[in-house]
Amino acid sequence: MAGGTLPGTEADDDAGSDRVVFHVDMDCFYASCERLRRPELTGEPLVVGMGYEAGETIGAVATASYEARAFGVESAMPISEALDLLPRRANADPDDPDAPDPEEAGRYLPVDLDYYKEVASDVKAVLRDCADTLREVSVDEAYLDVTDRTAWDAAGDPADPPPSAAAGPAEVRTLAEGYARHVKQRIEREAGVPASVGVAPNMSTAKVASDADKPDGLVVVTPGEVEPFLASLPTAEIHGVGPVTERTLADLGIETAGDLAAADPDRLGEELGDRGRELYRRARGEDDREVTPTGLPKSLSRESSLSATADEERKRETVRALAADVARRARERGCLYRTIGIKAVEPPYEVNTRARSLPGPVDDPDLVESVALDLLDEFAGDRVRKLGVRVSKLDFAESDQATLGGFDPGGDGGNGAGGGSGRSRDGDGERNVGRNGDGDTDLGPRSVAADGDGGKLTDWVDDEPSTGERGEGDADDGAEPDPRDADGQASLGDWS
DNA sequence: TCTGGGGTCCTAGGACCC
DNA sequence: TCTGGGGTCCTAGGACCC
Repeated sequence: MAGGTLPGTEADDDAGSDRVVFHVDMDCFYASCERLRRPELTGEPLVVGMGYEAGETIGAVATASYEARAFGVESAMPISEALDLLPRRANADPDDPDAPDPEEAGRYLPVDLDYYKEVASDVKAVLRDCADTLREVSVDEAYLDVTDRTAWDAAGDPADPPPSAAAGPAEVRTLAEGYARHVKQRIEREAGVPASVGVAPNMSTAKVASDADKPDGLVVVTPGEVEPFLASLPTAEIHGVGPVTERTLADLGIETAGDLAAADPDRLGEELGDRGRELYRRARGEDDREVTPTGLPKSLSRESSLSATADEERKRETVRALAADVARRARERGCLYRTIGIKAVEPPYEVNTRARSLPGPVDDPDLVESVALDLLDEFAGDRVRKLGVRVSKLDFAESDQATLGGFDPGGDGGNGAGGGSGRSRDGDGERNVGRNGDGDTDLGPRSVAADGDGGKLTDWVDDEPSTGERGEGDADDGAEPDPRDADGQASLGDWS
């Protein structure tokens, strides 16, 4: 649909355009949470740092309050740099002539994710109550489909609703706007933290809208306004356009969403593949993705930075700890995994990943460790600045199945060969097959092997099984944090 | 400032099978 | 022996997001 579609006709042509989607985005969520429990921090520059501990200078900015942003502090910025811009208030000793001016200093706090999750659960309770469908994107962000709860009709005289609110120039108030205001107020009242809300006929536009007037924003883009609303925005505002794509587009002379919407989609396809075509559609306000509930995770990982080291024991010790943690989390969540991988980042920032798939899904911490260490061997002698461990090809089937299907009926006492603590769903090939959802439909040699006798899991592992995981790239990338966002939302769990 | 940690999805190329 | 096209599944890396 091109820009000038008429309200009445468009809805008839395209059922999707009648949807009402909210994107709810918490403002400076971590900072807001800290202020919720420490109201005296309100109004002060506040920086919440991850990997940061009180008094330290390491770590990165997870969230900076707007007061701190006024000093130039941004998300993803190293704490050390933030401290240059905004000294720690504790250092503002009035008796010390060299100490910073208390008026020019801020508070620094470490991330307390558990607490933020508690607050987030209050927010989510409100959202669940207000939405037909809720998709939680992260701890501080969600999409709501509220089509059945509200409408694009103009608010006001219910006896005489105009055919569509999209008809009017921006000033027509819609029922959707009123409902969004209600949701926003409930969040504030019931969770105690502020949110920005974007309202639009689809997800990608709602996402942009929630960002358009932060903090405490409410931006409504009616079906007829979508393309003009997007047109003037820089391409980077479009969800899915990062620094690399932004540059590629700029090289094509495409600077704004309007440029993108007017570009040749075939050309975009040539340059950027399917993503190019998808971005073209988003720039035109065409996005028919349904709001679907958040699914189960596809991978679990843990990583940590080290000061660059080639010390083998240090590396191995780190990997052991990461492996144990990942395995523990997997078990807590009741999931098995079929692929185990590591990440090794070499200075300056070369990201390497290695992964190995098992014949069948397991829950076996010792195996995670041994495979991870084995994969690490490839980097023996190399200096690394960061290490990570990851499990993927997750399988969330009921754990009783895992136990029942365990591969040691009457065997070695409930344990897999990997080291005793494992469970595997592999004892029963039929279960294993076709369960991984990815078209794994044959009973290949690996499954046969897996069935044979449960105690031999590690046998294939050491054999470098030829099976593997499909389509699971490594998560991370070397992309630098992205500071260009005015909102300071480069990365990290929070931004806004 | 040397770049934090958790994810998702996509693509390229190779092995292997029919 | 070569040709060869289609398909699956794998690993590794890249881009992006919060």
